[in-house]
Amino acid sequence: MTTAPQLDDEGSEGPSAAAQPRMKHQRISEQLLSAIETGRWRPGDRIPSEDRLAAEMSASLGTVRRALRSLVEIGVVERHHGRGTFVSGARAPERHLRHFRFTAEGDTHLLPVFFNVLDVELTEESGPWAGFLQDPMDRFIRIRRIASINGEFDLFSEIYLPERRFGDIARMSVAALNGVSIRDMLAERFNAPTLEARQTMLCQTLPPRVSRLIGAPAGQFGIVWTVAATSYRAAPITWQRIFVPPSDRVIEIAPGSGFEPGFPANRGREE
Amino acid sequence: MTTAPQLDDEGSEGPSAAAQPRMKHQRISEQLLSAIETGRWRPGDRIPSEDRLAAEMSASLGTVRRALRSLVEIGVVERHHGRGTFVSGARAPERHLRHFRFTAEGDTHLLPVFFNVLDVELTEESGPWAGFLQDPMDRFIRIRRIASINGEFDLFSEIYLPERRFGDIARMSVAALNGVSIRDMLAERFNAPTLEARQTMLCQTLPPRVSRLIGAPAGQFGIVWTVAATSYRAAPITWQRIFVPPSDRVIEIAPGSGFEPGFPANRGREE
DNA sequence: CCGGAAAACTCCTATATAGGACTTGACTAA
DNA sequence: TTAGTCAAGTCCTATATAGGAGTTTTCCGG
Repeated sequence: MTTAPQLDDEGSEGPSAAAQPRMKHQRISEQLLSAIETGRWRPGDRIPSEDRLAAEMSASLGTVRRALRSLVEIGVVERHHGRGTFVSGARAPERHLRHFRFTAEGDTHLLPVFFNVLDVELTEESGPWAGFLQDPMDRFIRIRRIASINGEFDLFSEIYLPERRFGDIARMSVAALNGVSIRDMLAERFNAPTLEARQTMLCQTLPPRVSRLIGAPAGQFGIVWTVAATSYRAAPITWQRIFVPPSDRVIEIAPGSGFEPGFPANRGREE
Repeated sequence: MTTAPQLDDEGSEGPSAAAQPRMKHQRISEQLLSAIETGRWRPGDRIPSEDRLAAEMSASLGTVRRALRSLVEIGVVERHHGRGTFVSGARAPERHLRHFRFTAEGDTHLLPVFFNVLDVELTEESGPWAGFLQDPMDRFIRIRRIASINGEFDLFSEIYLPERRFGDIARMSVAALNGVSIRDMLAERFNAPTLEARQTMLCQTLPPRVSRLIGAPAGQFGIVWTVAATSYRAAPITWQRIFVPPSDRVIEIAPGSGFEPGFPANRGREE
């Protein structure tokens, strides 16, 4: 079926481009990444075998294997002994997120999370997200949600996306977004899986609008947690702020096993 | 009540036993790790070259390189083109910690942290640390400290260590521990660098003793943050609980560049 | 049609080799 | 003495090859 992208000469270099990587295995993984990024190979697809790639790219097996290894490391592909190399689905890249999961204190059992969408709006409001998302028109989609964990515990989340790239989401109904994982949707429908995220945290009084929404007393303290997520080639895709009021739920930083509040935690897989 | 000091998976013949790794490169990195772990090669030492190792281990260059690569990945050694392979010093493994650093909100400038030791005590008190640290006598060293950031902002930290292994610390004076990084000391003087850490977080009212110590009003909320750190072969070395009161300081999760409150943040290196 | 063996395909480990690039230290010539 | 060159040591990239192990497909005998 599909063939590998040609390892063409270095001349086709755009102005925005980072200079062509010096090393051959870098050029190869660059080529493969481009093919995935542009949707030529989509999540779940099997890409050509080592042998074919080596032949088509005029490289040795070792070099191709090295290129593939680096794609595995950033969570773009998965390899399976005897089966092949596959473009990662939505769930795989989470392994590389330093995200969080919720458990009862002193327990390791995960708790399910469900998100209710309050509204979806286009906004030109400026804020920390503007500097990060870099939308050329400075128009952003804002989705506000409230999450309940076991029905007892609430948190409030605002997520911003650049309108330029994800404008279709602004035209979706609240009902269509209810309960879905934004991150999954971006990966599956927009070819924008979250590969990295920078995160910050602090303890502050919750803004009145937030404490009102989640039914906390005015002036309540809470954790204010931001997540700035990037996809292929460090392209910014979402900026999110989450307000977590006091609770007995433990937020566990989950190295190597990706959970975040956006996912019903109990459908996660262990590894 | 407490179990034997033995790591069950090592001595017994159970199915989980990591007896002899099947693959040659694993056996080699295992062997090299043992040499480092036992102090045969110490931090800063240069270990034999690829060629020598290959000859001594009766392996090919590629296999030795692969074994070394896995040691680089877990932060045990560093390699330098043209110079050699060196056992990592105290600072290197931090790269693999998903720890935190403090900045002013909206800023990326790091803030220095200084720890004042309150007391160092031997305790048989039980708590979450007991299950984690697995000291055969259930005797733990507890170090309590207060940190100030730029002199303005305080947090409180309790760190527990197994007495069996780190008993010498219990006999150190408060003055000798003041301002030093426990983590550095463990790495440099006890051959116990922190390689991994599991962390949890929640927002709760601070215990009265804590809010009293840091001069916060009674019933103040704050972040309660725990760090369970392990060294070579996942051996547990410290269990730490940190109480962070509300503040404008942002706690930044620092993937790939390790900072934690125990280190004066401004002497960190960027990469 | 079914079951099972064989073949084809794929990724994995391991070896051997050649040349390039960076660092260090010793040696030589001014 | 000093500056420059050279050689040795070390890690890095890349190639080629052999055999092993897991998975899927094909095909043949019943």
